[in-house]
Amino acid sequence: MASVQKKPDMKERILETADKLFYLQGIRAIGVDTIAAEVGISKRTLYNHFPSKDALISAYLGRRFVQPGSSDKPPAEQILGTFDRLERGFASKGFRGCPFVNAVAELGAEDKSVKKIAVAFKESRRLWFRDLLNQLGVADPEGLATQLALLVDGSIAQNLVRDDPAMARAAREAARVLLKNAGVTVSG
Amino acid sequence: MASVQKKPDMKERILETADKLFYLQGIRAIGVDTIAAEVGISKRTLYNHFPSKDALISAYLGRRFVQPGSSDKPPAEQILGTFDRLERGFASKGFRGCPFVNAVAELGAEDKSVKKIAVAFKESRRLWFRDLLNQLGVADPEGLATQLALLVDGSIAQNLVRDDPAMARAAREAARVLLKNAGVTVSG
DNA sequence: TTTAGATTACACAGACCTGTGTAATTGGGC
DNA sequence: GCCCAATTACACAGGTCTGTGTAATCTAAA
Repeated sequence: MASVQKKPDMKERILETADKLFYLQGIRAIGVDTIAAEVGISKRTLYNHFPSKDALISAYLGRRFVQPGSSDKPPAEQILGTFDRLERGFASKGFRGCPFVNAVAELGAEDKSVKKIAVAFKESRRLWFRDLLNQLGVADPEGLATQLALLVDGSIAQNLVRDDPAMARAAREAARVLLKNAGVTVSG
Repeated sequence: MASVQKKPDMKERILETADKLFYLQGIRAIGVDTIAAEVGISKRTLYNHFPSKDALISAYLGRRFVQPGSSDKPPAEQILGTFDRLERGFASKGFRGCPFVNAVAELGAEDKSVKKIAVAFKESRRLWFRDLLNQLGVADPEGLATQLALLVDGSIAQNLVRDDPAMARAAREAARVLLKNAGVTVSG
């Protein structure tokens, strides 16, 4: 056996590789030939699983769209924990910004479907913040949730160009101040 | 005379068009033929002024790099005014995120020179904030300047995907809270 | 062992891209 | 009127890209 034939779905194997390459090098920068070669399959097989590169891009973004999980930790801790996770992500070698923002940036304004999923992702995170803030009983959960979302995306964008995980700590500190101002006492 | 021959520098005319197309549609999405056609010149003329597309990209980003001007308005007003300008920018039809972040996103990690100018731009804005905060005598001008920069980039990224100028107002409100927390009293 | 479906190699069409070569043409300054 | 530099039209090389067509081969199940 010249090539290793593993069991997991071919579709999933393709998506894993597409994710890695699209995210690290850019959607426009990577051709389907490159993806097929990296998976170790023929281009024909790739096109047997995805009718077009656009379909592959959509599947890539869909796979990146993971709903934030629920936890029984204190809400304030969950909120600040978001920035701790960000910091760890920034420190890891493979971090290269928000895949949704990047996709919108490189695919242009005309691509409605990509923008749609990007908006849905941003909104889902904002709502996750809002629900936690509701549990904390703050005065304006909607507004504060938006502000926290800004800090998340700001630190991601800054880190994309600066490669400096300290951006996450700065965002966390700002979030702590915003929470305190809303009457939420935070330990860490 | 079939085509209109205006006086201003050909180089500048090319750059204006390249700016518009690169920014609105993406650097990778626009070819030099498209730019030359839009300017109304031959591709050969374009290459007589810029040795390569890369040089054109660099010139495009260099032209976007405008140092924030100095003003004699009160520092706190200048800081918050940044977000008012952002809001007006977001509301204008041609807004499509930060050209430097977008360029880093689509040109990939390997492009050192693009990343360099992007970092310089981000840092220049952060230093502009820091100097104003120094005038205000806050305790930690460096840290607070970073946090304000995060809010700026966060609102830009959010607006890129959401097309909602309210993101700038949210960032402004968050900035106001951060300033207040640092002992700066703000009217508006 | 037979069979059906997945996968392969490989060529190719058609489009687009960057960059160059070249000879003709324009237009402003002397 | 003449000259020189800029600009033009246009073809082309060489590369990349997406997507398809086809016939051979492999593999796992019946």
